[in-house]
Amino acid sequence: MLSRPSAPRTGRPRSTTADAAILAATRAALVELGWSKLTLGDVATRAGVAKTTLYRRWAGKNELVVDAVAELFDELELPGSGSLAADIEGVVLQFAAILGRPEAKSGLMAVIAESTRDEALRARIRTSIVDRQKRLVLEGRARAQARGELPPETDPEASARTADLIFDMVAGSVVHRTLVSAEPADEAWVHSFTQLLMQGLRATAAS
Amino acid sequence: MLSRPSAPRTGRPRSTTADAAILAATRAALVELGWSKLTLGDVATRAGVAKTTLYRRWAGKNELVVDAVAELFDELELPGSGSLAADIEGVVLQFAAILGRPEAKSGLMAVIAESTRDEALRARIRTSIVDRQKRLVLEGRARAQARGELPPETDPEASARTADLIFDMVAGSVVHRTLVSAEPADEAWVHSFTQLLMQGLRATAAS
Amino acid sequence: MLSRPSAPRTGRPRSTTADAAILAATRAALVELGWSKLTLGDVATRAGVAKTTLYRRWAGKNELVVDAVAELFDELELPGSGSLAADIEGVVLQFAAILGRPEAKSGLMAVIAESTRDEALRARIRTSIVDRQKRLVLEGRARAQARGELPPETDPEASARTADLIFDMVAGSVVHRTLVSAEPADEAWVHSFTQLLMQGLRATAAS
Amino acid sequence: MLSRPSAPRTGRPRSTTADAAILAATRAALVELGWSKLTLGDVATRAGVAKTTLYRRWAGKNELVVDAVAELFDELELPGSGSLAADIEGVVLQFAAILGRPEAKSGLMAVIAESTRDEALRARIRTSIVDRQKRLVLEGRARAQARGELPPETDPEASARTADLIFDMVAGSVVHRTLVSAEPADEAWVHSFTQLLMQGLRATAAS
DNA sequence: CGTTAAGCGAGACGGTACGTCTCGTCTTTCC
DNA sequence: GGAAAGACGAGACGTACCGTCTCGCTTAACG
Repeated sequence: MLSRPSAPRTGRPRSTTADAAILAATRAALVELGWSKLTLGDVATRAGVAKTTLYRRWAGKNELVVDAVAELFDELELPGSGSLAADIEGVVLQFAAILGRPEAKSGLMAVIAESTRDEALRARIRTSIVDRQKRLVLEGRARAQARGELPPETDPEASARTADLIFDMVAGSVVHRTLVSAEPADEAWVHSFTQLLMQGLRATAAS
Repeated sequence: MLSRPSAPRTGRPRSTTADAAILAATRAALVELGWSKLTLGDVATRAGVAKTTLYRRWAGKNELVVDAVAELFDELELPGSGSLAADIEGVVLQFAAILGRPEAKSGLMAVIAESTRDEALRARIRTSIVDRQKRLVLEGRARAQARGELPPETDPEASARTADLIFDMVAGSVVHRTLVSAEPADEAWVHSFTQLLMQGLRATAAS
Repeated sequence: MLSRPSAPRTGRPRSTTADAAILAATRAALVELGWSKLTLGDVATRAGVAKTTLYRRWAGKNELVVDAVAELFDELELPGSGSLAADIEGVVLQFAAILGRPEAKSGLMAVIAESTRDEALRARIRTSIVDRQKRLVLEGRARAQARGELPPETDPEASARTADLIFDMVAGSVVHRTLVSAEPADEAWVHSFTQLLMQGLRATAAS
Repeated sequence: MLSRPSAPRTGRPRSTTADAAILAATRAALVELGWSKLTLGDVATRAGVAKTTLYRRWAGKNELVVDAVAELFDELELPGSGSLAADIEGVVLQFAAILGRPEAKSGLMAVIAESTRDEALRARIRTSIVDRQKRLVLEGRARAQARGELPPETDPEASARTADLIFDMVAGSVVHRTLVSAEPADEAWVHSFTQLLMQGLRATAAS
């Protein structure tokens, strides 16, 4: 009846502070060294922890970095500004700010690259990062519909498809602007982007 | 008009066939092993070449992979279909097809991740991949303007900004759909995406 | 009376069998390949040990070979034959027999050559090989003096000088005969050599 | 009219100065780097010569070093001092002086070590160095016999054996003193050594 | 309140790849 | 055809991390 069937009853319990220390050390190492020069031995040393402790909790570098990076995106939130355009602009700016931090840059793209050859890793990324933030799209649209800015959904499947499309466009465009074009996703750019997206949404919704 | 002004006159010249063999071997290794398990020693062996030959021509794994991946994108071309929407759909489908190949997936994201900590690498990516393909946006727009689908440009700076924005949106969205969401950028998705983008472009151009 | 005062208390202890296996593998490699073609990677493989284990215990090829060769000379012993001449002949024959073995030949001269440019290596050779065998000279002389074959020492400094001289002459002559002249240090040669040396010792002692 | 019967008639003749430059460069490299860190590429550079030129004239590092070192010993000569003891002391001092030079130390022992596994190299050493200097023993003995210090030879075979023995003792002892014991073969040591050797020779000759 | 069992630090272990160095050969052009 | 120049295939170098494996200690829950 227990939710965790393999709960260990005996033995010394795992240190409760170690996890946070390790994730923080991982982010610090990402900032200093970047993903490819980050080593688990170094992370362990920074966290004041033995390498074995680290391997007991994460399968490897990729899983560790996913968890370390995922925490960064949890601070995203809808501004609740009263208009869809402003909501989008607000979230995109927050997203761009996070992507500007070196621990996010370095780590996120690397684990995405790794995930192209590791199905379990891709699933972990979706669970920990992507799906968790997709709430912003859903909530933003719901508010816009409540305000009458967008028509209500009729087909739930089409609704999900559109949400996914918007999420891919928003996240993808900002990432590309920031990491590939390597130009700042500043207010001017975010405004242009939002304008184009909004016009498209409105026109599409109208048809 | 010499491409290499400082051509050495003496000594044995570099093998002219080795470069192509090495880049092909790199792509083969990317397919089989992915970026993180690709080793330069293995690439050299596959190419039938000594490791020193490889290091004589590329500074490291990143530079090599950039060159190997860049060649993949050179096959992109505008369909010349007669309408902007069809042109966009055509190019996006081609782009998605290339991104679906494992050598592109694995290599491209990895070098972008690496480039977040290596300015020279980022420049190489821009030169070899990004700027080279930006031609598609420029040419597509020019054709659309010639056909009267889009108004002619007045401000050259705004024109460049818009081209960059569109490029970031197209490339970023397809990459995100393919690699992060890990869902196929098939005809249905490409059509929805193109519709949204086109509506936005038309509405923006109208205002 | 602990030999290593700073014994580490923590961590996995070093394998106790590895040292002997490595030294034996080193001697086997010396026999097969000689010093200049001996590689540490090959020694590690022969010993069933990782290269890192080898480097953790020895600074390099030279130190390793010194230790491997030093063990060979530990089997030397005074015959206790009852006369100085017979003792000398006995030891010289044993020494020549060891020097005839390829692992000794190849290794000993090479590390001596290397030691001309490495003070620490020279010290290691003296400690591990030279000084350790000088006991034979001292003990042989002491026995001869006890038997009345040689007069007792009066000046301790002159005594040490003479012991060094004899050691250089014995070791040097046998090495030169064996390795440079490359002729066997057989019984006939050893007998002639011993005669000449004995005559010189007696005459010098008499004066 | 050419002195060399197989003189090449066509093409560019070999540079006559290159050989001397290469041997000098070899000695300079021995002084700076020692045998084990000396590389043929470096020697070629120092001599202002291409690596191919070097390989055209010597089979490898060992042969080159033998030739470079052999020249050093050609300056040895009998002092012609009028007594056997003084002749021996004189030659031994000269020999010790040469062995004290780093290019001799480093090179000589190394090629001897190499020669333990290379019959052709050993022959080259004997021809170029050992046998060439054995003249000193023969000439010194002949002069001593002419002066009546030593009895004339009767058995030519025994005569050769004794000359070899003395050569091994002289060369071996000085080498061991200098390189293994690493103490200076100064006048005091040479005097003691010569005394011991002379006494032995006289006593042996008398019996 | 002592047993027990997992967690912990430390660090050695067998591996693998790194990027560099030197080898001895080969292939150019110049003389 | 010799020489300088330098690229070539080969392979060892010594280092850095990998992920695993002892070790000798905590440190808590259970009995």
